[in-house]
Amino acid sequence: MRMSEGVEWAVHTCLNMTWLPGGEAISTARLAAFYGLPAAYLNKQLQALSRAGILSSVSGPRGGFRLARDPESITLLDVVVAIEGPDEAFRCEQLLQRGPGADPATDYRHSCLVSQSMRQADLAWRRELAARTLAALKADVERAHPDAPALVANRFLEGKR
Amino acid sequence: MRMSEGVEWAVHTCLNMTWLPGGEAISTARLAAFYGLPAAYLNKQLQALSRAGILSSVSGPRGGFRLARDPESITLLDVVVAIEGPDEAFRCEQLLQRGPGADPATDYRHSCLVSQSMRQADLAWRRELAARTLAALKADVERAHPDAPALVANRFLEGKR
DNA sequence: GGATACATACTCGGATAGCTAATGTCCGAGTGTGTCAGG
DNA sequence: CCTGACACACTCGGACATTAGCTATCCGAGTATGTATCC
Repeated sequence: MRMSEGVEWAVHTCLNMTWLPGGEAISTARLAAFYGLPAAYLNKQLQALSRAGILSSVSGPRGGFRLARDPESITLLDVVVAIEGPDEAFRCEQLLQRGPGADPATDYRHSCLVSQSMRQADLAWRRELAARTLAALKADVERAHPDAPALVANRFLEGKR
Repeated sequence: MRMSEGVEWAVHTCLNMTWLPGGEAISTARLAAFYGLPAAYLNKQLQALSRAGILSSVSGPRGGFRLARDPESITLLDVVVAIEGPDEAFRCEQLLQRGPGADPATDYRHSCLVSQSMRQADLAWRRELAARTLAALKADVERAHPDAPALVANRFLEGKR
């Protein structure tokens, strides 16, 4: 069980975006250059974030992406779901359906106690991620590294006409 | 992010084992037949459980697997870790190391706040799984389906000489 | 000088290869069982 | 009848194909910008 590397890229990229002037969009190429990432593949992740309503995209020159919502209303869960998809990690294949004494009419994804236990753990995981907003993360980073916002902003604005 | 299907097989199989007479081992073929699973592949999962000390294996005729510990001391986390491996889902690639202002001596897997948030969620997930023992699961199933233990035991003993 | 039409360059967006890891299968090493011969 | 050795069949264990999903890349559609031309 392994989470896509794109999640890490997406979270860090969204976080960096909170330190940029909100009005204008920033291109994939520039976002990718910040960490030396492959631009085309990062673009793929940003597309997913856009489809999820986390980012908004604008085409053409001076185009790119920007946060579509306030950082207060963007959680880590939102980002993870946007990249990884909504399905939970444990996918009940209804093994009980293939065993003896099975009832064809029963949906074992709900009634199976193993499935329930796994879902409970999954929910705990999601609860933690949902409790962590981009704004809170931003605030914590600024507390720990007060110079980070300026560093990020300067790096993005340099060479900009 | 998707958990291996082997986890579902492993949990249900271990659970079934709690309803069998503890003394003797039961072969992979018989365990697989219970749910119509491919025996060789299930064997692979049982090997992993054996390496993790959850099952003990015995070769030769009358051989097979049996629970190596009391169901009270086997948690869902133990089974998941045995199959999926000990690594957490989110693997920090230390993106910050490749950005501006990085300190080559810093281990960002610990200091990066994104990584910390992800780890916190992962720990919540593990906590839930660790709190769920095989014995508790067994008891809940017996409460909901009082005839399940006999059903399982009969199915496994039938055709046995 | 101002407005308009146009060419241009830049951006996202989805369609297309490459690669790692999970899935599924196979055969060999080891071992307890049952049998058969001998005493 | 009892003992011992032996052949056998059954089991785990790891090595070998196959498939699905993540990773990476490329090219086309669309658009705002800047320019040149015309009024």
